[in-house]
Amino acid sequence: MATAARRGRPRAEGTDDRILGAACDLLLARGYDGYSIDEVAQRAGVAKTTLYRRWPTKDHLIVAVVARIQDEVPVRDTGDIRRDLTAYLEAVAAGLTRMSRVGRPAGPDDRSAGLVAEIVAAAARRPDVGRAVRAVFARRNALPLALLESAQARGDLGPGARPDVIFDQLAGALYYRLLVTGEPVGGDYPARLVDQVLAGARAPGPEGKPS
Amino acid sequence: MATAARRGRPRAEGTDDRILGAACDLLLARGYDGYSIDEVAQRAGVAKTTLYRRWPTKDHLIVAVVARIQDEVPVRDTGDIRRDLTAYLEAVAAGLTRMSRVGRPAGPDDRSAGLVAEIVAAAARRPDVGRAVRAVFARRNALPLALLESAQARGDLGPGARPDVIFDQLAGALYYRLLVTGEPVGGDYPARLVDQVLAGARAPGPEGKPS
DNA sequence: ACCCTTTCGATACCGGCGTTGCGTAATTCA
DNA sequence: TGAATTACGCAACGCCGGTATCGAAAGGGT
Repeated sequence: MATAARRGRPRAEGTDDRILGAACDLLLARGYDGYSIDEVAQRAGVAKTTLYRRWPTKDHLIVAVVARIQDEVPVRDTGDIRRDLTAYLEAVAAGLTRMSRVGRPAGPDDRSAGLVAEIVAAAARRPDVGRAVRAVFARRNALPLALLESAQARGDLGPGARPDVIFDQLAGALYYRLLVTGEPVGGDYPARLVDQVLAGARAPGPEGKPS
Repeated sequence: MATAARRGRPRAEGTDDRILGAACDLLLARGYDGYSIDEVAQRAGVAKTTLYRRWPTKDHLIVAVVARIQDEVPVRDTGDIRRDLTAYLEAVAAGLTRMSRVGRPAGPDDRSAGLVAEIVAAAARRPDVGRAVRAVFARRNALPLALLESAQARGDLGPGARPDVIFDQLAGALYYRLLVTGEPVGGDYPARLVDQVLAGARAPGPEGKPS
């Protein structure tokens, strides 16, 4: 088991949870700004050194918080790849826009991506944080990727189509809008995106009906 | 004109350039870590207050630097949309991976996106930085978008295809890999991506030849 | 000439991140 | 029981981002 009775004084039970909970509360309450290590430690009733013994930097702690509050996006495989993908993307978009509003006054010009942008930047700064972030996303993307592979095995996708590239197109378009251009991803954007990814952009030749 | 002889003491000529140059040098030399406002001011031979009078935060200055060193990605419109898009994406991928190595020891596990991730996070933190970043990308994306619209006007794209969504698929997939999953975007990935975006992922029906 | 406005440099300051050192508590091993 | 080991809290520190204050300099308006 993980409780492999080590040598010295054992860590106080529930300390990790209290710290993560305090950090999560503070992030949700005041956003990335106004989220300080000192206050997290104070709220958790813990010395700052204790906190740093578990997560070496603020970035590590944030990634741990995000990995914890990451909501499971439901994936259904009904056999209708278009419908399943659309439903999945809509759920992801809803979750992302919700998380992007975290701790923000939600002004009319606010289209930021909040925590997601932070953990992406943290991943770019430190290699080990990068590994942790990639693990979070790998776990998160496993089900939709399996959905695509199942569709291909069923013959609903072209034999030359690569599920991972398809997923890049879908998720990439969503994240690109959220993180870079700041355009909205709601409304019928997921449906349009799925349609276009599945159907392709090239004009049909003389034979072969469109759509 | 921009030189609208204002009232008080004029700003020393070339100060902006010296600051931006020093910031750029420092970023290129030591990366985002080891890049401090104090040292930029010192290198530029300028007081810190002078620097803050021009760019209110470190993030603003970084965005200004990126906007300045942003290399123009060449876009050719030869009429072959597939070839032009592939060439464009390859150039973008090369530029991004180059910029992502900025100031880093380039270890084997380093797949980060460096400055791009930083400005994305900065854009998420402050609305005005977000506007500046979006302006940078809008300027950067204008030519390839025009390329897509020209192809559609020529009839090379389906009439229902939306150029902006196509661009989301292409650029999004690239940035998603760079920023989130950290997978490489070199090799034949741009070509594969363009092919799949243009052709679509759905299996062809009984009639209609593949590709 | 004289004021007004704006820039510039210098210094001090605050708060947050991350580190260090030290004394102490809890637990295992001999 | 005693030694080694690990966790914990406390206090202090250095570094950096950002702000405030002050005095001096460099221009324009009259």
